[in-house]
Amino acid sequence: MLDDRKLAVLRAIVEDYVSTNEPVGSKALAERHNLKVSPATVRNDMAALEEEGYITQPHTSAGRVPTDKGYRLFVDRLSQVKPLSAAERRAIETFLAGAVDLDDVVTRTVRLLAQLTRQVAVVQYPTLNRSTVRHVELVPLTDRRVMLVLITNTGRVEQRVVELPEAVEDHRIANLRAVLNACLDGCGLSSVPELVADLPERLPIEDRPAAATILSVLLETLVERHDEKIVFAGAANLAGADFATGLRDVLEALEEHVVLMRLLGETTSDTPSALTVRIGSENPYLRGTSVVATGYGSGDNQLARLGVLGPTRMDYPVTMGAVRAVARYVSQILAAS
Amino acid sequence: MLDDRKLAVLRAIVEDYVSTNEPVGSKALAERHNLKVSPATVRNDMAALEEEGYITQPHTSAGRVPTDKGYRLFVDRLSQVKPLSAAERRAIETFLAGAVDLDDVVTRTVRLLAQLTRQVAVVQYPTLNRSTVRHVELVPLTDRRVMLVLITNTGRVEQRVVELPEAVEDHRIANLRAVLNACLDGCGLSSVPELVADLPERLPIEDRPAAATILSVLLETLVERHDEKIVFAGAANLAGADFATGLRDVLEALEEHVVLMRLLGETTSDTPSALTVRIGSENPYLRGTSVVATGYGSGDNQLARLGVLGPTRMDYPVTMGAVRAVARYVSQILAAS
DNA sequence: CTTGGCACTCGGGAACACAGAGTGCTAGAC
DNA sequence: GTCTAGCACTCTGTGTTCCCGAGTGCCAAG
Repeated sequence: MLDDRKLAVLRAIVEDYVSTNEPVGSKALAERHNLKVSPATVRNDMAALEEEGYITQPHTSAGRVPTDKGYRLFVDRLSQVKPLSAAERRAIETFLAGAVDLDDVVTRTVRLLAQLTRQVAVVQYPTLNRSTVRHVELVPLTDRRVMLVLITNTGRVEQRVVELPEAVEDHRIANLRAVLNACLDGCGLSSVPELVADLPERLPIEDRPAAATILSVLLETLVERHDEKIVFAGAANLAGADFATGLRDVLEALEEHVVLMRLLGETTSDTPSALTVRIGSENPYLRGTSVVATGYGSGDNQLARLGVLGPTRMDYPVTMGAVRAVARYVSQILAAS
Repeated sequence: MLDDRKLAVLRAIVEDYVSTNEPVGSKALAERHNLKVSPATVRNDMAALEEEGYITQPHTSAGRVPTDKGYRLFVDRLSQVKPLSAAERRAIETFLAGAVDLDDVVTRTVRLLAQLTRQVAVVQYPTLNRSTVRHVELVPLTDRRVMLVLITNTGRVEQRVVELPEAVEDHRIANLRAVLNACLDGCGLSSVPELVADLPERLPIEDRPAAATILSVLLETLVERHDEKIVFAGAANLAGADFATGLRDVLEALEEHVVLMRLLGETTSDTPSALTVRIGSENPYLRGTSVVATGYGSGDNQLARLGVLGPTRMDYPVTMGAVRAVARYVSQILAAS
């Protein structure tokens, strides 16, 4: 059905269209890529490709433009991920190495990725899922309020102010803190709920109401912050591109964390570091855009996802190379800290 | 020079232009606002206003459009800040009241303001300047690394991992923590540097290298985070409007914290809660946009600034009302917590 | 000072022609 | 059977012209 030459034609169409942003015609194509055949032959192949739905023409007698299906074939079979230049790799390394804490790592990563790809970059904070508790701190504020601070091994810090149902003396808070840390230190966050389930019962009865309140806030924090936090950068790169769905929708999606999460997608458990490419209508919500994403994280724990979002007409090989490289470097950084 | 009627004409021009986004002509103006005079008279007044530089015409024989100078006069003398409706006030109150921590307060505030004004909202985090230390926590990670956590009375938490020059036993860390807290608890952040200046000398000599390292990181944190953190929301509202300077520049400015800070401006120390309006060319950097901002914060401490950024053609009375109201409510919330 | 009248200007839309790029098709060459 | 060359056809985009109408500035009269 599709012989090698037809595939070569499709590849050429995608490449030309991506670089020029204009429908590509048979003549220009035969010239620019030395296909060794005449424009007429290319036209025949194009007709076949259009028949199969890989390309389309905006109007009769204009050049051809790849369809989502065409891009899909290109990404799957016709292109190779393009590695970064040595200079780019060095730049990544030095830029990321300067980060001082987790917030900084994430901020730098997202900016870096935006700059590298000239698209909108999106980075999800490492989820608490596979993190472990490093320390729980209770700071008495007044006799009826304490600040709960949870520190994880990924360097993440969550804090909440807890209103107690009754006044509690400081030394009892200190005791509770000691019990909590003894119980939770080093444990995975996902196992926290069961670990603390019977904890109130092991306390003196007068401490139980306060403990229950604090624990409920703690559990709430774990659930809420589960995988909600996500940041983006490079919105300015949207200014040039034109989206099928309109710029406004894209900007709105970027500020809706829920939508953004769905776009980044789930990390498939079997091959967590694989690149995910969703093209145009394959995306939920924003069907005029493409998303290139991957999981990242330290060691074999895939903790979160990052990627870029751009117009369907995107340089996939370069984008995929940048996403993959950044994911690797940031994973290294996280593993080292 | 400018009698009452001319001012009324200017006001009418601004109002009409803001609502219709089309140059406003003498005839329509005389009809819509019952000025009791004929279009010809209005034309004479317009000629005078144009002579003075308050309005201009895009091309010969089109209607008139306010200049930056015209908007300035309108804001200063011809308009009144428009208070919010009762429903809006209730919505603000309930929305902000649900915030669980400082991050949440800021996030909710910026979103709220963006939604209310249909512009881009910008909120600076309360600076550490006038905050006080609530608690300093040192968590040993390994024998050569500790996590430094600084908690302020505004609910803000800063954390850093500190690499120690030599291995230090846990009980020494605990001792150092106790000393630090005894020294700093309740003190203003700005007084921290002098308070800790002689601290190493009061410690056993073997603890001094570690203490010095930790203190230098602590001081660094105070300086770096001084007033850097700033967030925005509502970029989608830019999609419709057109900017003299181009959408791209605006989006870029939003991601440059330094530029954003400059746009929000300084809180003038004498009247900190006054509304600042910068119109078009009055702005540094982004001269095609207007910024309405004000200081906010708890009590008489003006801690930070918030505001909105939009096209010069903006409904100033409504925007100013929303900014002022949100600043008041968020100040209340902060004071209460 | 205000008003009505009037000539003038200019932008924007409609109608139109046209060049150019691209196509599909068919007949001939390898 | 596959590729190529030629040719007629179909579009879009652009430039031109024309005209309408909104809006103006100016002037003379109330």
